[in-house]
Amino acid sequence: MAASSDYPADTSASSLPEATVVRLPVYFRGLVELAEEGVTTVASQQLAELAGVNAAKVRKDLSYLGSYGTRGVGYDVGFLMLQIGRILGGNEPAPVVIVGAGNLGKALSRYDGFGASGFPVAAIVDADPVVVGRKVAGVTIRHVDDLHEVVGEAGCQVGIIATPAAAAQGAVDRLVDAGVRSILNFAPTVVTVPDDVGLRKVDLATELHILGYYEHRRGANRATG
Amino acid sequence: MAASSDYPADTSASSLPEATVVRLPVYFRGLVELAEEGVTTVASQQLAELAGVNAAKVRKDLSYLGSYGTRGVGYDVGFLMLQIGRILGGNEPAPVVIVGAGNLGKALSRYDGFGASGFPVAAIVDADPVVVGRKVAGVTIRHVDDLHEVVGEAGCQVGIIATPAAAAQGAVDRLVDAGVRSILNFAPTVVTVPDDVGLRKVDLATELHILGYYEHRRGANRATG
DNA sequence: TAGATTGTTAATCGATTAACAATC
DNA sequence: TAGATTGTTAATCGATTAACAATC
Repeated sequence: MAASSDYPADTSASSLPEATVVRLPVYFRGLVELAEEGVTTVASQQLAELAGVNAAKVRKDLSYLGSYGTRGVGYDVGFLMLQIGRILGGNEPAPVVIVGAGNLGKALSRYDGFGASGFPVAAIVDADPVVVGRKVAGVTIRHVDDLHEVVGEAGCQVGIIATPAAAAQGAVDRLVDAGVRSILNFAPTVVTVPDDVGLRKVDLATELHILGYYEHRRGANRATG
Repeated sequence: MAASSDYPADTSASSLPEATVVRLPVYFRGLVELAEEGVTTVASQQLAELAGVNAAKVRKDLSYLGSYGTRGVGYDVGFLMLQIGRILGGNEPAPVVIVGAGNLGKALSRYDGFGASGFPVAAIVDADPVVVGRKVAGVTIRHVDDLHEVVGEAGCQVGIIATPAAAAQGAVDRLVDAGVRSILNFAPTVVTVPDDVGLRKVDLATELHILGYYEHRRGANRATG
């Protein structure tokens, strides 16, 4: 279990608790806000309020990264940003591939938000030979059959599904095969991925259906309570 | 605690475990697949494979809905679809409002996928007076200052943030105030919502950063293991 | 009946939280 | 020192899982 990388191994190579990983970006955002205001030190209580959690959770989460706080004082904002930033991918850009060059696919390709978050759209693929070769936002559309190759060339780590529902599962299978680590599915269907550790997936259709449950329950509560 | 609705109260008014609610749409999708193939009965083991979980979890989850299975036989596909569908919002359309009528906002408005999932785009708002009054996909753009009113009129239950990063938190605050139950944030920033029960939020920026963690860790594992 | 499969129990695991000793 | 705040402990809670009695 000897570490060979050039920074402490425990925080990057070993697993942080899943629930902690999910909250790190939220802390990061709060720290960015503080840094913009010129604040240099933050207590767990303050950071907790910014993140919408309680202080005990903040301290517990941060303790997994190491003992970076100072008792009686708090945490150094800049240093903590550096540590969390390093853990969350080292701030290196993680290229994105978009599957499907219809209206949505093209719009997402042109959307600056991904690039601004450090996730540039590096590739677009489509099944229609007619659109293959065209350019969208400076990126040439390739054929979906070449997805594995395209992902390898561009080093894509995120796949975005912007296909019709019927093509979504096939696109997911190819993305998984090609080695992406995260999938965002816009198609109006739920797709499944192998039960591999670390592959993260968000189905818009699932999110929307879960909402349906809450809305339904709220209605029932109104009716009965 | 007497129920006054016209179906058994326990499954709709009382809370199902959060983890179960998250899986219900996945089961639903598997059942749809089976129904399309003409299959009328399914065992927990089969449904588990379709959903990518284990059979014990399927049985436990379904047991919260009631004793709808038959020992030695399995579950009736159609009946189970009906029950889960009813719990997940009763299959009634849940209108969506899009905040921001830029390239992304317009593309999402035109995207058929939301409507196909039962979540039609019912309203679009923007801060720019120049675009207010224009139509996108049959929906007239309204001013963001009228968001509360717009949400009330259209009965919007989902808000989609398609604004620049700087405007995202303000849009979220207004959506929460207006009473939507779910927020999907495309802006390249993390936003916070009050810690109310049931309000569901997905930050694309957070999802992408979490991916960064997994990718980073995978790199570390490759290097050290 | 014999075989199959559910529904439930109980053990286990991971996440949350309050409390407080350590310590700046 | 006195006050403040971390880092950690231990209790609690919810979710997962294997096992199996119930029963079709």
